[in-house]
Amino acid sequence: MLKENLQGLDSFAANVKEALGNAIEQEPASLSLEIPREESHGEFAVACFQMAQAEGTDPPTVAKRLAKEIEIPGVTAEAVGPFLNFKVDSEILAQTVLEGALTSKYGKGEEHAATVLEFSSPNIAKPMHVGHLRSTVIGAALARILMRLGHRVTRINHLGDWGSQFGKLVAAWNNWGNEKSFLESPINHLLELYVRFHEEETDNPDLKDQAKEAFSELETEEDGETRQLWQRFTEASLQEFEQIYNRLGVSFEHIRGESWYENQLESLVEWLDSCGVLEESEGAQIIDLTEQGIDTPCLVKTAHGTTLYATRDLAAARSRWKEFSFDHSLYVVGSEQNLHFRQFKAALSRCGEAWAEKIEHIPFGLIRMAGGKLSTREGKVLLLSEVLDRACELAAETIAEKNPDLPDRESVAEKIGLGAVIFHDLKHQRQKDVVFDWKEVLSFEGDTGPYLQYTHARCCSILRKANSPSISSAEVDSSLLSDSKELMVALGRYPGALREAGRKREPSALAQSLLRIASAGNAFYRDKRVLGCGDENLEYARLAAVTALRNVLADGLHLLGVPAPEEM
RNA sequence: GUCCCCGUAGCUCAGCCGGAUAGAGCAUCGGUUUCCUAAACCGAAGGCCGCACGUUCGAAUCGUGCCGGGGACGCCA
Repeated sequence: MLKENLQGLDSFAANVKEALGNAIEQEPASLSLEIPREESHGEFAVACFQMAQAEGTDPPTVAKRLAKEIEIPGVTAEAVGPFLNFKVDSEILAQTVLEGALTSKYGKGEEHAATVLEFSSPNIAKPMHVGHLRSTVIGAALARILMRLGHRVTRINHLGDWGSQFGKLVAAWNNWGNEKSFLESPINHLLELYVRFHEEETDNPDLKDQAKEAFSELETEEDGETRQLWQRFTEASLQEFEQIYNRLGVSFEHIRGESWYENQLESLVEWLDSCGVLEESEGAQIIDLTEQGIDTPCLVKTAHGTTLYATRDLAAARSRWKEFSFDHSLYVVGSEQNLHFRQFKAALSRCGEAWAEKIEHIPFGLIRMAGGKLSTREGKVLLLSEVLDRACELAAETIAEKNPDLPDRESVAEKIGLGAVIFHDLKHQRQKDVVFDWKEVLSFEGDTGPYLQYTHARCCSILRKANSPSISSAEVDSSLLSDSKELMVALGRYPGALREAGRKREPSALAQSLLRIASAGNAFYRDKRVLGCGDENLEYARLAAVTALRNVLADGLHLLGVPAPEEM
């Protein structure tokens, strides 16, 4: 990355590395600085044990020598025992942070890359439940983060609108479907049918055959009755999904279900065959992957001749490669599909497709209920809309209690409720399983979305009352902010957190950074009176700090998909 | 049985490209409102970082094994 693009503390880190690299004759890029735990130890540090070993002296000697030798503008090097600590000058730091955070460019990157991002991907004919929240919210945040870092992102919603489940649904409809119930509440009725199918199929083997027959029809007949049914189901589901996406502020460049690749399936299978990787096993068409270290083969066609999940994902991957020539193709899909992604990447590799390496599965942990597993088949679902509704209702109650005169109460309640749910999901590392706990999801205190929203609203309130025109960092006397280093350090680490979130595909890195910023912000305006502090220049400088704080919180919340009301 | 993920304070988690006395939030106890929103702030208490061995000057962090939890393992997606 070009040095000019570094912002906040990153720019100081680059200078430190360069000076240190010169002093010890090493490539600056190969050096890594650590962030000291203790605030008094400065903003960056290096341990001198290895250098001492190389030189045959002891670490404190090396640290002392380097502390004397190294000169960095705006940074003091200090030896503390075997450590070399670097302290950034408060005034210069404040100036740098304000220059960045008062512009809209703060945290922008230059990682020009074409990135395809598949996420959300709910199944047609089933309501969205809490499990879909993770893929949706993680994917949407990741898309915005990567865009900020310079990626050209293509968001794809890979709807589960194909497969044998639709055979089951059609069979169920033909047996028990009710037009009136469908019109009243399409997805609920379809879910009832789906559940009933699974209840009855064990005692009624004929049902299974009907389902297989129906899916087969769907895949072969162009405009049969079965296809018309499928189309109705799809449209009805999509309408319901749109409501949730609107609420969550999620959008896609393409909503393409698995069916979108339907007419590419045949040529895909032919292509696989021409690559010489297809073989028959127990009547099915498979790709053997034992040489790739995977015991289970990739199933491409069933013994009945119908396609499978992997077939459609292979077709989709190839189609996307042709269409987007991506540098990265990311899939935000639950970790239970780890094997599937290993298989289908390995299958592409076997065909000699080097771009298979650009495919990256971004797994996340399951949501489980405290009382047991969620299961669509058994009808045990926790609807996403229900979770959102309850959060928003509670937010409305909280407003009624804490700020009853707030204008536009309903809309603010919606923002807070959604913010609580979304942030709760994004603050945890995505790989970890989550036990769904109402008490936690509906909490508005502590490390929560509403806490960040509240801090943001407080800033807005101060700025509103200041009634001052836009602040220019060039006119700020930053020496007056020397006493606000904690806040400036927290804000200064924001660009780095953003890059880490992108690199690790981990929105929680950004979420955690925002929590530290909010905490520093609350301490700031607790100790430092802004309006009417008695000094015009001081007030201006503090208003600049509050503006920077408000901007960064607003920006970070926006990237995560958490609304940021100006009052609450 | 094989493979993958997780195991840090009573609870939920951060820290994990190894480094200086292991950090938050919730819950508990105590304090702060004539002062820019108390959805906040301050303080107290709370930890063989699952266990063992290994690598290293140094391990919560890396490796191996074990234990515990979750998941996956050909015609579902």
